[in-house]
Amino acid sequence: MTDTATTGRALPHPEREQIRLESVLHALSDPMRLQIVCELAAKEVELSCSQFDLPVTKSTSTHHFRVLRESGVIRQVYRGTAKMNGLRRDDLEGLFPGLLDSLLAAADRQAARIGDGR
Amino acid sequence: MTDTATTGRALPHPEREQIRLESVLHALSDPMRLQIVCELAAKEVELSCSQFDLPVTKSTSTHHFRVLRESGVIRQVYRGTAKMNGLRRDDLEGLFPGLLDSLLAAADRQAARIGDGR
DNA sequence: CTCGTAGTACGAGGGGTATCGTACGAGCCT
DNA sequence: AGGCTCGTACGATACCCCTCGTACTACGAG
Repeated sequence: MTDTATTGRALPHPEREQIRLESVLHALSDPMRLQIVCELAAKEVELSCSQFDLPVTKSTSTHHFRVLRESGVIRQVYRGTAKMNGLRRDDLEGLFPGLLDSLLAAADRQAARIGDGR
Repeated sequence: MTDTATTGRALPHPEREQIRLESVLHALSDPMRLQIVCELAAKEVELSCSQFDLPVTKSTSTHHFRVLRESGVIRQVYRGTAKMNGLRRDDLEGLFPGLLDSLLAAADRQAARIGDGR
């Protein structure tokens, strides 16, 4: 009915105060999840799970997105059959100022380093 | 012989270029290791393993220090029977500018938040 | 040399996790 | 309604990791 109708039931997210640094770091310590977060940050818009071209099956993909959500890194919302994913920039910035940007920059840097065969 | 004699055999460390962001994040995603790194950063000097008051046995302690070393977060050197630990600030800063400081600040912030019962 | 201290090596136990396959549910489109 | 697509749930498998205990090595002090 509304413009950006979010159908379906809601998904459990940790409150901002419940986000633990260790959990965030653990979530990002997996290459697959780090890549997801990088793409999400680069595109700057919410993306559905299926828009990521991950080299794993759907089940595994679901698993990784859940880890990211439960650690507080991303926010997930149903829109029709699609599940939209967005970075929790504000919450992370409020809790750990500058951390997300440093992490994204570090990931980009490493990707460039590897990409150039260095 | 030299002034700060480092006796014993050398320990394997990853070269700067071999340090992987994922490994660093994984190393720091353990509360015990994060605490170690925080203390190391706060003291600003090399510390022997036994100077940390960790709530685990010696074996476990050894394990955590090794993970930190092998991921490139710390540098370890024998000095007599003691093993001195130092943060690899320069290498990490060269690879991932600003990341270490953001991480340490985040850890401090979270510790303060928890310490104040918030 | 003997003893004590610092740390290691190795193996075991217990829990977590990354992956998959298959079967299922929830919305859209015709 | 029927079918399609997106994502979930569940179990299985294999691996990794935190922890410990015990036995061991390396170095320094007396």
